[in-house]
Amino acid sequence: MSEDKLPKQSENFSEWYNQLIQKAEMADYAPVRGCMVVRPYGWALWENIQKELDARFKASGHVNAAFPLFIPMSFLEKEKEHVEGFAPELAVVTIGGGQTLEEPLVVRPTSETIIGYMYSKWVKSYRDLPILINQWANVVRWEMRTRMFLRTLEFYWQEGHTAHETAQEAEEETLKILDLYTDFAINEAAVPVIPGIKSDAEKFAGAQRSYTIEAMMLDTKALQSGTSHNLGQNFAKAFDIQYLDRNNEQQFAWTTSWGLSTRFIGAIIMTHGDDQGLIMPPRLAPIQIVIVPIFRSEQEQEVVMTRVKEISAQLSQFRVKVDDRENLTPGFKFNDWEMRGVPLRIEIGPRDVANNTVVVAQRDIPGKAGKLFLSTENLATQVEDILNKFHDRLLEKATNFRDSHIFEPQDYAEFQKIISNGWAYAYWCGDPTCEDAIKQETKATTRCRDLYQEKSEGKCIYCGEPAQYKTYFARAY
RNA sequence: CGGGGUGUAGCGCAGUUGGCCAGCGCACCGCGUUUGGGACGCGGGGGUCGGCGGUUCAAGUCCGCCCACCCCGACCA
Repeated sequence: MSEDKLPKQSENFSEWYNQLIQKAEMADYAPVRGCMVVRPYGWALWENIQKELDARFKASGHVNAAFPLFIPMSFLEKEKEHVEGFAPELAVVTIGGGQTLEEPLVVRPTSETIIGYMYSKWVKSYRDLPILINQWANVVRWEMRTRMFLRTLEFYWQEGHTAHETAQEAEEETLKILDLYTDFAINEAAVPVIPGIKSDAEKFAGAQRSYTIEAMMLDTKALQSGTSHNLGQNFAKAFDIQYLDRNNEQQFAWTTSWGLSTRFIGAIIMTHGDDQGLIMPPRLAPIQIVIVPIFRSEQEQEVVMTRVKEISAQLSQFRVKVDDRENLTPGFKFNDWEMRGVPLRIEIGPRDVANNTVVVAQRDIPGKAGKLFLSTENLATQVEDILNKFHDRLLEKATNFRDSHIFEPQDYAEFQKIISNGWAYAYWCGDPTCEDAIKQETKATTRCRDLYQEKSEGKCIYCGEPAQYKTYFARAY
């Protein structure tokens, strides 16, 4: 609703991001430091993300449940790496109902512990496995530096927690979910992600192996956009999740956990947005089509609005918004909805009514070049096709951007040079010492080793020792 | 938690060496004219000047302390 222009991405990407979120009414700052209010337009996007993911979870045999917000402090302490990883960022409740609590309660930063406790009660036999449960929840992590959607004290996510009979099943589950996330990111959000495995230093606290989908933002920084962890038997041992196997012997279960959060909204914003504002991927867009009626007189208004209603009814399979605000000019509305990233805008004026046509403007192609003049006949079919092509263009554009900013430096000097303007795909020997040195010297961390990479012979970009795999290095959010 | 910065209307800001009634733009409300790429006129509403204390005849302005937020580092989905 503001006339103020956004900063350009190229001038100040960070300000562009912050201001856009406010102006587009995605979220607002809450009175508590580091907390955000997700406004209806932002939440609608999250709901569409939820809908798509939830359908995929259910189709692959998972069910939803809800576990408590409060976790006894002692639970966190049962898994050594887990507590070490999370202790610095816990919010702890020590008083309830005016009384000091006997045992402090942690506001969940993630739910492996309390769910592990429950699973130990529920699992007795190999017949009780697998357990495939997901929950949609909010969690709290007391972060030092926060940013809207990317890192807030409280955020919303889904966390899946599964328990299995064998190590192999757990690994299969972990990879199945990684694949599910990848499919969602690419086919719903048009965010090209790289699925891969995390280094030991970057893996989840308490996990045996962590997998990730990594996305490149338009400032070339990396964003970890979803994670899937194979927890091995770490949590099963900490919480005593045991079952009698087919040979009547006690075994520890194998567990996994995986999550995707409202951070993904940040990924969408920073993957597709431009100087004009947001560009919503059509399959997740809260509003897919906005109709802007144009008229001068009351007589014209009546004729135009009648047609607008007809068109709106024709397009009922899409998420359509009619902008009938009377105090604003069409020009203002055009800019307003472009800033909010609505994929298609349909303009209907007296001329269109007379000709049985509509003007369709496509958000990702600026100016007149993106305008289509369509017959009102079979409009829904035409629009469906246009939205599918829109998705394909977004994906292609984002993929091209990413690929043109991934470099394969031949030596460390080159590595240092390119890392401020892209990712490095380079051999790494696997030694955490090299990883840490690179981080200290360049601020770049290992993002992942892509999943299906073949072994090859090379030299570590840092120490020059033999290395078998290349790893993505980047500065990350 | 270290370094830097900012607090005056919803947002962005001005306010001189302390001085009369705390102002401007945008947004908001009313009326009228407008409306195919960010309209205009007229009229209006909205403030314990971040908080507490001090100096002074007089503090948005000077001094002290505190608080909050933002940016840069260490930590992170």
